[in-house]
Amino acid sequence: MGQREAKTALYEQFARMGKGLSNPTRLELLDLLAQGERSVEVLASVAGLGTSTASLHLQALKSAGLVSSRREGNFIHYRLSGEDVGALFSLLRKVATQHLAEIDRAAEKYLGEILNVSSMIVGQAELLKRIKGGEVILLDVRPTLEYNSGHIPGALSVPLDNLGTFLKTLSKKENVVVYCRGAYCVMAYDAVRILKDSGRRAQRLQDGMLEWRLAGLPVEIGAA
Amino acid sequence: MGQREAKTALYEQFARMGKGLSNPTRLELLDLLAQGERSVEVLASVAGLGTSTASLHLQALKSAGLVSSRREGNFIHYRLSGEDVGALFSLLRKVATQHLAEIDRAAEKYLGEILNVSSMIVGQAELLKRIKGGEVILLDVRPTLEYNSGHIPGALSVPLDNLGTFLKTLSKKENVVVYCRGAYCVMAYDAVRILKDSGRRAQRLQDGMLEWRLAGLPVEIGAA
DNA sequence: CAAGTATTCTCCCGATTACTGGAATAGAGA
DNA sequence: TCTCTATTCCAGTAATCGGGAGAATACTTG
Repeated sequence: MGQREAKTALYEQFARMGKGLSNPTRLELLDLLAQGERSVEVLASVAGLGTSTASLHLQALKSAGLVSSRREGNFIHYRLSGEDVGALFSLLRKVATQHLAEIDRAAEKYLGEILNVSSMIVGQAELLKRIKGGEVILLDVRPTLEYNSGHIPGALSVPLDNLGTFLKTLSKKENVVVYCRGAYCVMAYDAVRILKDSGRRAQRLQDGMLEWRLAGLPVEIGAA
Repeated sequence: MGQREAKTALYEQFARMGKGLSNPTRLELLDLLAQGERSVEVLASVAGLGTSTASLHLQALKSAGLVSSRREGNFIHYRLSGEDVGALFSLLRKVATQHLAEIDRAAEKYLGEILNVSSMIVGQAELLKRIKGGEVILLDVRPTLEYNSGHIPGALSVPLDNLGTFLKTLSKKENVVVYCRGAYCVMAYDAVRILKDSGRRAQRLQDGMLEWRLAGLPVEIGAA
């Protein structure tokens, strides 16, 4: 094989993975899968897709090497192919936030404001210490299923829908820190807004579960 | 703005960057730009493209936030938007090599054999010491222009085309290590083959200039 | 073991978007 | 004005997207 063809073939392979990352719906699916294994049906309903559409995108992701699947009875469970896929996804979002905001006003509107929302930037060891010491309450606002498949030690599971109820039992004096799927998960932003509207001191954890896990930090599994 | 729309808008922004990485031609251009600034004309000729095609792809990369441009007289020079873009590109190739080879025979043919070519895997500090001590000769087989814009300290510039001539002045007893643009640059493979055919002991440096620079290792600039 | 159910995949379509190469155009400098 | 570089315009071709209907698969039940 000539040098030219070998080179082209290589770039084509790499582009296959790029194609997997080139569609917003597929990125949303990846975001969900970064929280753990899911069946096609669940993914479709959470992302608001038809099953055939979800199935198609999942197959696209699979042939891009980004996800793998496993059959269990009627269900087919998809999951990320590896930790490195999560790392790639995370880096893509970080680089996009960095550089797209610079060149495009519309992008700045979405990406830029994320960077400007007050967020908890203390070190992770320090955070764990403060939770233990009762100085802050850490809320995981993801769905219960995702909380159970892995959360930050000491975090309380309060899905966004239950936040209103939870507020009634929460002293106004508590320092609250909220996190969800990843650095760009909008649920934490909503939660912080709701908490602040109710007069609490609330902050968003700068990163989410994805980045926490990628950093190799301790993860607690199962219900509280 | 509703939660759903905000989420969609975010994924759309991230997908813009994914689109930049979804085409083999664009990846080749990124690979070239990772070695330094280049004009449209040079990029087109090296990648074997028409200028209009190259221009179009470069604009796609620009609107994806991956590259920036600068005018100098008649020429417009493109460059990566930042170090992190190089890191993203590098990680994409690493993850693709890892996972695509597993699912596809055709991909394995190209990606898998790369992993199996004998390569120098000593630590970088150790490599620099051996070069200084004269135990190995390190060859940079990229075009002279790229060598001048940054190379590993102690490396000799021997563009692939000049390798035949260089061989005549090279003792058969030397240990030779070769590198080029990045871990997947085919020039180093060709060079190792040529060296071995001539009876030398030759290895490929596992990574190339891109990864070396990303690792924050010392870089020498200018002609030897 | 046959029928029924649930889940996912395949195949079809129309609409949209992406890619390429050639020709015309814009912009900078001599 | 003339030259050189890069961009834009404009085909034609190819690929992708999203949705719906039916097929395929594997459990479950009688």
